[in-house]
Formats: sequence, structure tokens, C-alpha cells
Amino acid sequence: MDRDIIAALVEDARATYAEIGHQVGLSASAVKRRVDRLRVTGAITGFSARVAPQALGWTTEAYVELFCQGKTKPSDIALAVARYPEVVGAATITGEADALLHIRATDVRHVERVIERIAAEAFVVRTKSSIVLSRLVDSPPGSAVAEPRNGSPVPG
Amino acid sequence: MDRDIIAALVEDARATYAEIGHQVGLSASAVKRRVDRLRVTGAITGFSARVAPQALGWTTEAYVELFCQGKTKPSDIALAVARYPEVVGAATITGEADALLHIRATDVRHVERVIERIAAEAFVVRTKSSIVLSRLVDSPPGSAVAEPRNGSPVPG
DNA sequence: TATGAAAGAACCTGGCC
DNA sequence: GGCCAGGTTCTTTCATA
Repeated sequence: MDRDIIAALVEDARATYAEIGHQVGLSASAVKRRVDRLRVTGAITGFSARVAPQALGWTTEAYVELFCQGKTKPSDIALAVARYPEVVGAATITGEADALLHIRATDVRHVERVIERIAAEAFVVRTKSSIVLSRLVDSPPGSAVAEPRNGSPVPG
Repeated sequence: MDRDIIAALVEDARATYAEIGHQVGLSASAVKRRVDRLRVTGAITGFSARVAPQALGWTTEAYVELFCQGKTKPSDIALAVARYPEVVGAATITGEADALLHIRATDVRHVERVIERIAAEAFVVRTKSSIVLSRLVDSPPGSAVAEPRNGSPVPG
């Protein structure tokens, strides 16, 4: 039930409580109470507009693997890359590389400049980048999460 | 001006037009007109709730490189991986691999099952996966895009 | 072409059952 | 969880620069 409400809000965060209620079979106030609770609980962290980066001139993305010095802490990486608005995602990972960055920029030159600067960080040994040729899937965060049981070829 | 409005909506998609207007120095109706136009234009594609996958039991993520047969088309990959709700992102990329998938799952076993099935797709030659150890950055899509000039260490 | 003001309709919110 | 009432917000229309 809460998952249905979340799914509805992921689909359209500006939907009316009445609309959501109609969709999940609940009254508007009941929906509001559940949404309020979901926000307090932390399941819903906020509401955000979905923007098309292309429409704003951000036409290029890249993924960059980071190879760091032995004693680099994840928090060091986090602090460093968080300073770049172009870094829209970052995570430490298993495998040869220590971290994987997701970068959005206006063009390839822009990507190059960002990577250059990140590569110059003290703890970075080397980088390995891949430019995105075409995006195939870009789920709004939670669209799948909200409905883990529906249509999954890999059930729980 | 439009960028300021977008930034405000990325921050809080449920903000009232009056609040946004106060923030950018415009009346509520002026803000609404601009937002309507931004939606028609395609700069804003919708409004979505931000969810914490962890709070819903999706505690594990992975990135999977896909190595495909020579004649595989991007659309083939797109069609195949779009069937998996666990695949929250996918793109064809430069470099050795043909595509990079971003997967969210409930645990490592779940990740394993998904990769197994994707690896069984006809066009997939092999895969190379990295489990995410800790997420460092997870920008709401557009948070940087909306303000490309502010605080970027790598100006235009 | 874009803005601000105003009015009626729709919606949210808290209290109560 | 549903229902109701008061306050707020949205949406449209109109006049203006």
C-alpha cells in the first residue's frame, strides 16, 4: 500500500492526495497521513523536478574509474569530488578501480577539463574514462524500487 | 531566471508558486506560466518523489560492464535490459566494454541472479561487474544542471 | 510578449469519529 | 481509515507596460 503511494509519487510528485487516493483506493487524508509518515520515516526524502539535461545544454556524460593511493579513505574521495557539480554520482566499488564517477557536462571538452582537475587531486594515481555514446535507460530513482514485485523477471 | 525556477523545483517540487516567486522575485502567476512553458518545451519532464532505496530494502547496487557480439545494436541492449526493474541505468560507452549497466537490488544474491540472467541474453559475450561498496555522491538529476554557473570549479 | 492583481474553484490540513 | 470545516493554494481572466 505504501509502495503504491510511493510509486504514484515517483510517477508524479505533484499529484493531488485525492488523485493518489483514487489510484490506490484510499481517501485523501489517509494518503496524506501515510505520505507524512513516509517522509518522517525517511523512505521519501523529498520531491524533485525531473529535468532534461539536454534541453539545458548538458549533452555529454561520462563514467570515470578512479585509481587511488593505498591509504585513501572513501571520505577523502567524497569530499574531493563533491566539489564538482559535474560529478552527479560517485561510489567506491569492488574490482581494480577504487571508485566510479558519473559525470555530466556540456560537451566533451568540458568532460576533459573536469577529469583533468580530478586527476590532479593528490590521492588520485590514474583515471580511466568512458564517454557515454547513448543513454538506454534512465529510471527516475525509485521507479523500480517502489514496485519490486511487479513484472520483475527476477522475483525476490 | 528560468534556471532559478528549475533549481527551486529540483530542490522541492512541491513548493508553492508563491514560494518560488518570492525566491526568484516574481509573482505566483508569472512563475506558473514559466513552469508551464518549461514543461511544454521539455526542459522539465515531470515531478518525482526522491526515495531512499535503502529504506525500502534495496540495499545493494552494482555496475556491470557488458561485452556484446559485434553486430549488436544499442536498441537491442536497451530492449533487453529495460525488462529488468533492477536495471536503473544503462548506456553504451566508449572503451573495451559496449555498455555499462547500473543495477539496484535487495542484496548481493539478488544482484547475482540479475547478472546471471542478463549474461544469458543472446547478444552478451561476457560481463564484468563491480559491487558498490559505499555511495559517495547521488545528485538529484538536474541539481547541478540547473545551476551550471554557480560554484563550479570548472567554469564554461 | 510578459507581468501583476483578483476571484472562484480546487486542494490541503487538522480535528473528530 | 473516513468525514468535515476552515485556511491555503491553484488557475483563469483581465488590465497594463
